[in-house]
Amino acid sequence: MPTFLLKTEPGEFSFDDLVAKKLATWDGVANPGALATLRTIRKGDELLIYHTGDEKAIVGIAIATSDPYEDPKQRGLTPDGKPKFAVLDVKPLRTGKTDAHGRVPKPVTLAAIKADARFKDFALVRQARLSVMAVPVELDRAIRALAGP
DNA sequence: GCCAACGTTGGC
DNA sequence: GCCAACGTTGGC
Repeated sequence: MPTFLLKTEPGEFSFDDLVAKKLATWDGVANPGALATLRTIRKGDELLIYHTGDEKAIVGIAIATSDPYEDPKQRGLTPDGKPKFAVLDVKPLRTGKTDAHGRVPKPVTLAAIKADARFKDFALVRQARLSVMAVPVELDRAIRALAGP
């Protein structure tokens, strides 16, 4: 089961907001590359949630509770007439690496990831502006090891 | 606050 | 279809 990384600006929607809501629709993805990756996510895939801005760290784990579907709030079309925007339902996921609400004990910072040679080709490092990306399995393992406990 | 790295838009 | 100008994102 593939893992993905989703970025969010915590001032707009934070992992704590997701914990409070228990279930949320992950919307607002507009970048075509990010949308293309989002459309490959399937129900049951695990999602590493990253806070941009001041935090710059992976702070929690979530799970897709739906396949991607057309954004009901933004029904734009691509030039070839297909829905442009897709969204996804997500909820926090408790794992052996998280607390009861899906938060990781030790947020994995961008600085730590950049300092680790294993991540040198990771999209988080290579493409700062990409907001949805696949996480190769070995990097997923490395991130979860860094996240503790 | 700045700016690099994109992405988008519109005139041609 | 190209590309210059402009806008946006996110790290620094």
